[in-house]
Amino acid sequence: MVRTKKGLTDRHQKILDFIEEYVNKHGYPPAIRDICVATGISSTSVVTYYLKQLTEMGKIERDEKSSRALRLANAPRRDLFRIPILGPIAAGAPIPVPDAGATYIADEINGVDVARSLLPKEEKGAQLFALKVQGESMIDAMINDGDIVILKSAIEAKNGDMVAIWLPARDETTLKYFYKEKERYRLQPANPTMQPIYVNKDEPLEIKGKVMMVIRRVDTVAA
Amino acid sequence: MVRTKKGLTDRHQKILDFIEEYVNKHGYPPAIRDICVATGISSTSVVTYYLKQLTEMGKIERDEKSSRALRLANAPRRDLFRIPILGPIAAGAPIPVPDAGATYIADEINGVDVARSLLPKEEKGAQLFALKVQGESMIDAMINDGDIVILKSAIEAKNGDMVAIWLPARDETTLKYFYKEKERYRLQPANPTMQPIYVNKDEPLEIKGKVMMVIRRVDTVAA
DNA sequence: CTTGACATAGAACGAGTGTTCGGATTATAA
DNA sequence: TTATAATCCGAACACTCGTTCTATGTCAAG
Repeated sequence: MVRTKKGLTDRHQKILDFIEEYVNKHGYPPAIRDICVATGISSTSVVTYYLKQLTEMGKIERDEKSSRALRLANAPRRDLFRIPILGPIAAGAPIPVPDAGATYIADEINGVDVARSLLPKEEKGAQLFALKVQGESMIDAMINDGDIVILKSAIEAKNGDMVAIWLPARDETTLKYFYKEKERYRLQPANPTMQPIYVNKDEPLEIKGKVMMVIRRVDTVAA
Repeated sequence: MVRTKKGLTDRHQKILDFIEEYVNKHGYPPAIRDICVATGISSTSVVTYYLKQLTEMGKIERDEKSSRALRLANAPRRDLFRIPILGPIAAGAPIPVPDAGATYIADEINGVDVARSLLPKEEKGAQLFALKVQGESMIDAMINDGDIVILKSAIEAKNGDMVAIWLPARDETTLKYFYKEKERYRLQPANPTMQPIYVNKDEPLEIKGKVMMVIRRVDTVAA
């Protein structure tokens, strides 16, 4: 091997972007020659060449021998994020966090669909994960048993961010508004009638993610 | 005119259904011959014939001379419900409810997108509306200022349903779990640490809708 | 410089696909 | 029944489109 294989080059990304844009605009995928024009590639064979690579990378799926028969993989719906639910979150247990290497299978059972329009425009969805609240220990955060919390991976926070925090010294997980004060951190409950807790700066404090959204499905089934 | 023009015949509907199904399954639209097979039409010309009609009816859109270049018109994002936000909801004000006759313009500003997968399978979306909570008077329902409550129009409720209730005698709006008891209604807060309120059966009580979901967007902007 | 993987180009081919046209069939109003 | 519009069929045709093959260019390691 004289030259090592690269990952996603500009060309790859440009093609992927164009496919997404084209589908959004037309409602159906582009033909290979459309991709030629859009990317400035002058030969259909080159596009074929890249499409084959993208297929092998798992970025797109193709049904051969048929025109326009390609689709973006893991893009079930362009208007939705399907966010993996990594596990339960409870006051007494550490927070499950995404593993850098792993990919998560987020089907309808262990994932949650969130409309893109509900999240910030720039949000790409890659660092989002969800946790299902277990028990009633998050009531001070106005979060109930069974609620789903959407988080974005983070290890630090700005003042005013609502974050998921693991306090190793106390064996405690908590969701609070985060404020850095002179000698301590102030962790403010969302419920304005409740009092903040204070953590001295020498006490370990692990921020696991920023809370982006809370979704509560009210089961009318449960009597 | 010997034979009057019908609207949508079985054939038309069958073709539309198949296109939708095919797009869902494959991620791109079917070729004319695919439609032939699916509908039992033995000639491509007949499909062309119907596609032309469907185009004229505005049911589909086509870009001619190109394969698979068709899409369902007004395809309202089959995976999303866009639910109109009718107004604010507060403890001291009546609940805005949908007007039977009116249609609501639910754009991204005064509407909220909710993934179909988050609602019951049978849900059609027609009777859904949303309200934005104003103030902190719903804290007993674990609902905060700014939360969005998704409701389904209803004027009665089963035990255990969470409902939006207007109590005319008290000039009070509230969100509670609803239980009918012997001589009274018990309205139970979602927060298990809080006490229920009781309403005698002779006191007027208007159920406006069942709560289906609560969505909280955590603004990290607000410091 | 040579080598070999990676990248690009162009052209030719054949299968996929939409269109068109003549003609047959069916249903319904008169 | 008859006339007419609606519907349907099959085949032919032309264009679209994906594939394949050959040739050339680029770049970095040996």
